[in-house]
Amino acid sequence: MAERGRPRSFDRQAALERAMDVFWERGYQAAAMSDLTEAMGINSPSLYAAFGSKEELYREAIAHFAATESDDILSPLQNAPTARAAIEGYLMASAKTFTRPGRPPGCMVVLSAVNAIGVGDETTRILREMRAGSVTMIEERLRRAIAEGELPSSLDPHPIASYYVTVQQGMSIQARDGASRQVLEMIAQGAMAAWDALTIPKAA
Amino acid sequence: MAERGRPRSFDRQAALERAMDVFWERGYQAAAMSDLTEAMGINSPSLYAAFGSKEELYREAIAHFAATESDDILSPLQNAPTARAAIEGYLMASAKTFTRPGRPPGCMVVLSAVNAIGVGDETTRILREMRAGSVTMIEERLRRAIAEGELPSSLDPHPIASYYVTVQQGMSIQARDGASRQVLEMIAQGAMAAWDALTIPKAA
DNA sequence: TCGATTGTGTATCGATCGACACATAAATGG
DNA sequence: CCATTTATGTGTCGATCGATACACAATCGA
Repeated sequence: MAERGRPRSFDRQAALERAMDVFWERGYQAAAMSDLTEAMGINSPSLYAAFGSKEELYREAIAHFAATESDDILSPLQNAPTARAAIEGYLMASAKTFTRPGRPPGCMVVLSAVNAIGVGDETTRILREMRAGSVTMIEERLRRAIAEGELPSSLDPHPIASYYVTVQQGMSIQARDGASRQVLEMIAQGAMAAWDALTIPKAA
Repeated sequence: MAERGRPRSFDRQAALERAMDVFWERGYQAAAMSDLTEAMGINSPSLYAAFGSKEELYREAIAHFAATESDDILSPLQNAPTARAAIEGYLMASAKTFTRPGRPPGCMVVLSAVNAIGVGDETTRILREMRAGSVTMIEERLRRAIAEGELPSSLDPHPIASYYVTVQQGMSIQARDGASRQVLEMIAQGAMAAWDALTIPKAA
């Protein structure tokens, strides 16, 4: 059962995290192989032996991002007691994680391949599905709230979910422009100001 | 007064517009000189003679963008009769211009240099000022509304302006992911749902 | 100990990047 | 006409891109 051949001399997971930081900060295209190998502390052939190619490394990096950073943002959607608290928690957690000291500002899934040039079609599809997945998760939380009687059954969850995800994606841009956690939290509160108007059935 | 030397054989303004399209669609880095010269219908030395460098061409392109596309978005802020109509018009105009057929989706100022790598510091500063300029313009419109008695004087314009600009920047991301004008308009309406809660002084 | 297998470091590949040298073409003023 | 000035097209520059060839090192099973 033991591994054959010469053992790898570096920590694959640690190297992946360093690569994630580079992709996160610079974006896919601007992250040169030399940037990656320098940050990972390995030579180019070791990178290719362990990860296959720059694009495969990038895919592993966004998967690792989703499993760590992204999870912090989405967990309020599952755990908060009400739909309103869930979405507020989602935005407030975004404000926090988008401005973590020592980490690139904003969301890697949103910012690291905006123009989708140079990255393969399959990777582009994965990124789009991850972004669309946030909308789906919020929709489901809203549907649950409808089923539980918190929100009226006449509500259409989709536009509400799209709206809040749009705000959250805009917060990534703001974070890149230097917005602090406090500023992002103010923006999140601004977005939550729409809650009652969006969820209480109109007389019209 | 006539021009000396051999006259330029191409329309400089038309070439600039083609270059703008390339930068807008692909982003600054991914726009290769070969992409630009092909779209502009000229050879590399002609580009350098007329525009100086890739980055100077890019600066002219974003200036041209601001003078045309961007103006369509910001004009409601000046012309609408009320602050609410101004901001609603700003978002609705964004929904329209972000999905114009035959043009790249979303806003060039927001999308074409997200990671700000490879582009010079001065150009980065210009882009950030353009983005921040939207916040300032909305703030001023809100202040005008306060002065005119439309909005209460206790209102703080800055967080409201930041909030709406954040929504608009998120709409650029949504447009890049294929959102239609109708979807973006729904999102804009979602953002406007916060208006009363943001502008009517709270009892608290 | 030895063949098989796998990882590492050096050095470099062809392709492409942004930018330009140079000779020529096309306009001007005199 | 000619000297000057500016633009164009061909060709190519050094640098860097992502990706490997190759020889050697380090582990395995037998």
